[in-house]
Amino acid sequence: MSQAGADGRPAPVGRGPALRYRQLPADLPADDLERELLARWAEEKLFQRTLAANEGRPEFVFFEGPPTANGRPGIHHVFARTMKDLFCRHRAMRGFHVARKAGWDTHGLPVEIEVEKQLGISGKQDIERIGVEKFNQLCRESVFRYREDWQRMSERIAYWLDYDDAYATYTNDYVESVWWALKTLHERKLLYLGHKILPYCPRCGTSLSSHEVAQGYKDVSDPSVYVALDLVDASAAAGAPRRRLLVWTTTPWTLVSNVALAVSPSIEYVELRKRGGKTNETIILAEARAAAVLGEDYRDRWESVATLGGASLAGRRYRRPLDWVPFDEGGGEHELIVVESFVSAEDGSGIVHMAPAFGADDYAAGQRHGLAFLQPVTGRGEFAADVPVVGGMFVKDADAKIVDELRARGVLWKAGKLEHAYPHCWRCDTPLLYYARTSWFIRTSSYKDAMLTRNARVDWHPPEIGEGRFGEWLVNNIDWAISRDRYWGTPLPLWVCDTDPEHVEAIGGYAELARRWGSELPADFDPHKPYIDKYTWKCARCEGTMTRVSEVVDAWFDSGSMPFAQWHYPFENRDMVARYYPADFIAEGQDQTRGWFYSLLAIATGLGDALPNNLLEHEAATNEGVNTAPYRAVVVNGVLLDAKGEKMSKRLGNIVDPDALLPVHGADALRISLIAASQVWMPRNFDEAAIRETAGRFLITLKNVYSGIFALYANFGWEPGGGDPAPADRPLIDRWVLSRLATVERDTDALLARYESMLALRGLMEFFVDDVSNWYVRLNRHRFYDVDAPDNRAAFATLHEVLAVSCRLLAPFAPFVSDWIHRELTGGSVHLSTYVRSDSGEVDIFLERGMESLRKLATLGRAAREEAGVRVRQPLAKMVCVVPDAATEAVRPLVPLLESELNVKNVEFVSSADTLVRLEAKPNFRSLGKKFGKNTPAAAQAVTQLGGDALRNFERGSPLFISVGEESHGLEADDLTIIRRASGEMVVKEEGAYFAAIDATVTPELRAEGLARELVSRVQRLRKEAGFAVSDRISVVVWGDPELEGAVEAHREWIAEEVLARELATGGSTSRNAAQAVDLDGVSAHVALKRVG
RNA sequence: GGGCCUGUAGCUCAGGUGGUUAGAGCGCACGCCUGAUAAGCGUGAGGUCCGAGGUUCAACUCCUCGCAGGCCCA
Repeated sequence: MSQAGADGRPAPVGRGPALRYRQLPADLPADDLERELLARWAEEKLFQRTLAANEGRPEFVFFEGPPTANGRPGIHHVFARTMKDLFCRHRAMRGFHVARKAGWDTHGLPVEIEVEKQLGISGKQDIERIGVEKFNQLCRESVFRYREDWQRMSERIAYWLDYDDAYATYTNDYVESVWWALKTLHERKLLYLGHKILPYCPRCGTSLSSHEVAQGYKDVSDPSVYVALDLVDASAAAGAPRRRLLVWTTTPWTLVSNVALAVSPSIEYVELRKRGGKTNETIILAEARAAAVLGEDYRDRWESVATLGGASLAGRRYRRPLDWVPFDEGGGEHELIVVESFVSAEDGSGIVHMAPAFGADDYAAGQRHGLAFLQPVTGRGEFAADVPVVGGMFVKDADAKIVDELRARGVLWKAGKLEHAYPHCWRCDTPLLYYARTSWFIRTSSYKDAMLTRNARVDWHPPEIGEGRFGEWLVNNIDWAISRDRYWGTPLPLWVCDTDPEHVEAIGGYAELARRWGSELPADFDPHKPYIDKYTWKCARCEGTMTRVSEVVDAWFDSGSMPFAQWHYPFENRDMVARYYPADFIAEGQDQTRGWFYSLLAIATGLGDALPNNLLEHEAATNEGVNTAPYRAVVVNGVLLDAKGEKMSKRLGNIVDPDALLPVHGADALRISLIAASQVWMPRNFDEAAIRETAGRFLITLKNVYSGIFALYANFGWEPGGGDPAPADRPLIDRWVLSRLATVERDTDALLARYESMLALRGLMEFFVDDVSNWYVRLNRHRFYDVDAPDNRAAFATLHEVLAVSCRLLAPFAPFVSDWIHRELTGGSVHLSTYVRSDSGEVDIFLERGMESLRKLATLGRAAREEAGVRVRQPLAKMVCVVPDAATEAVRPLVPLLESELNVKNVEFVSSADTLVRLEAKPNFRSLGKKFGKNTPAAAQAVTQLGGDALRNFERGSPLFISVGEESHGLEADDLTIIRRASGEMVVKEEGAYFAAIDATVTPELRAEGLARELVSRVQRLRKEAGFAVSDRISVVVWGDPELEGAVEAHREWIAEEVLARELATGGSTSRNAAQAVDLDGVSAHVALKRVG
């Protein structure tokens, strides 16, 4: 047949010197394979070709959420990018045109901080000293540096993006589009100047972002002060009781700015009078807090005068504790009790002191109720000099004096200390103040309902993020503070008159700027600070000068503008936005819920019909152009923790660097393990060892089946062609695996269409390992050893199809190895093929079910053999099986597989009529429950006790009744499962309705046959050890135990054929080559062999 | 403090419109195979489905309250 190759295996006889199918060695490092393919893809411009192939077909629109280029990418970015790539690839293979424009988020505080670190400076004063021009230049350069790292990582993991046409948020074009959006919002009266409470470091003179604040919580001891404030009742008669409200605070210094009290609508308040007290005085507080504030035994000392709902206190007046800061005329309501839902009865008195200048809740309540705004504190955290008593003092230091003053005024109820976590500046350790700052806002709360409507149409994965985390948050939407008092960002395009700040002008583009300014912009125009601030002009409405406000725009506004700004809309590419808006799909991490997911929605909703395809139904005259959110479907991936469940952070040094992982495992394995590990939105612990466990094993199996079975033997002369039997003419097991293939193809595609990546991949891997490798290939290995027989051609054709289609299904998950193998099999790239075959072949459910039953019997049979202590190589005469009636017909044609798998001569099925079968009934609770309700357990018990005759009759159609107490119901087929239990002298294993009984009797004939098999096995091993080629002919002599010699005589022909022996002799000689003492199942003998001819 | 999520075998995780005996991989034990071999296969042991109440004929699944962890927001 062939000559031996250098490795002892036969050499292939393919056309010419090249192998028809290249081997894929299991030990070839994945890194080498993947880099080889990356080079090939680049050379072929494969990504561009996949796009061109679907040009003109329906669009599947994807938005790339731009990564912030302020640091090197980590493993969690690999995860997010894998998800994006996965679904884009699937849709592309599904025939959609999937444009994938890359993008970079390049502005904002993270970039500034990175540059500050690099310069070894900290704080705004330092930046001003260096100069904004230079600082911003460094920011721009910093962004470039990290872009390269990102691009390299993305390409290495096969995240296909169009980097040549990437957008970057700092470019002039991008900034201009953002300006247009801001101007559009301004025209729609959605932009205004207001206050926002921000955590603020008085020493550094700057606000801190939330992640900075989160780093600085420390446990400190603060005052815990209760004051009692008089309820003011103008209509009360003289001599009416003095009624006082108990109010709690841990920041006494804010009492100076107190303008209101808040109560809860859902808390019961109680009015108490001191028992035996001489004065006509009462106090009011939450009933639930009375014991905590007044002592557990307060009822002994206080009597209840009345209970009050929070609502009944609303609108009442009280007297503030300190009157140092005067109220302006018309400056808003003050000393008013309001109702607020944030008030809780968890701590304090259930009555909350409000200082709108110093708390976010307070501020929001101030807005809702039109409260006065008292701000006696300077930017340095000190009381203004003209404030009595504490003027000029740092606010926290003023607490003690203020408590003294309260005591002196008789409003102090009690003062203590409280240990709690309070935020401090992470740079200088100064306690932070929540401090009102002016800021520009987008009036998002005015179109909250529209955002909710749009959000309701989004297909969220998982849904609870859309409904819960995001949706709930939208319900409580507050206006978006978009200005930042920083340097590196899109400059806020608002010019304000220095004479009358009401004269505000928004500039929506560079041409407009030039018109206002009065001449052409320079060729090297840069809209960034500090250059932009030089552009001023005379106010159109008065004699003043229009000067740009100093702030830049929140970088989230930049990224949320990408749907149109990436195209420089509306200045260019109107057609592109019409084509690529909105997105069909986006995917980002959970941390983007309130980041990009929100900024996209808030901006798009605010812009409304200024964007194409962006109207809600009721706004649009026709259904054309009606759309939802800027994205139709979102896949949210969860956070990645380290192997121990700790958050990855630079501080802990447990960040996993993809650059260290990829060369070891390869991108395919990494991608597979990330997708298959768990549902994408679950937080997961990243364990490097798990990559090998899950992905590695699967990939090795794939390579082994391709290289070790298919390629190795197909190279002896098989190739797809007319000589292959049609699928319908192939053996049953081939038809079975092709049916499974079609089922898996259909399921995988449908799951990916629903963004169920984990289920899709797990199903695919399970199919390949279990059905293809462990069953189809294992049972059919012999058919691959010789290409010529028609059955064997069928096997090659079948496996070829299975492998090629599996590669296609796998391509979105593991784009490298799937492409490598697919090219070998078909000559074409997997990425240019279609995900689902146009003719997927027949799914034969009957056959699949039958095989399932058969494999169950095989498992039981093996277990029975093991229990009987008879190894599989020892043939046995008989196995008796029982399967549920419904499965019998499906299993029967497959029985030869079972006989050979279990090495038994004869598999029999027993039916109800057989005497060695006992019938038993198992109740089906689900259906019995419907009939018997409460009596279900008793009915089930009665079913269990039904006798064999009754069941046999029931099977033949006789009615069967069950009575429980007064109730009697006829049974139907669904109500019970009839089980056949084999009996007799056999080893029985059972599972559910399946039984397998093995007759473990080893007759002398079976014993001889078993020994013959043992011998064959041993000779094969000796051949290999002796270094013979697979095709070498040999001569064999066996001597020793007469039982063995007898077995050899009895099976001489078969043995000789199996081991390719020209001679097979028994007895005698001791002078042979390679003679070896062997023990065959307890029989000792000698075997000698030598190569002949 | 609030919102959302999670808690299932030693580990990593599936699953379940409430219904007979809750699954997989890894690990472990035992065994097989040796023509996929720096591979492969089988069999088995292993679970109060976080806890406590409740609804129900029936709860791992639904409800309530806890406990623990995570994320986001204060």
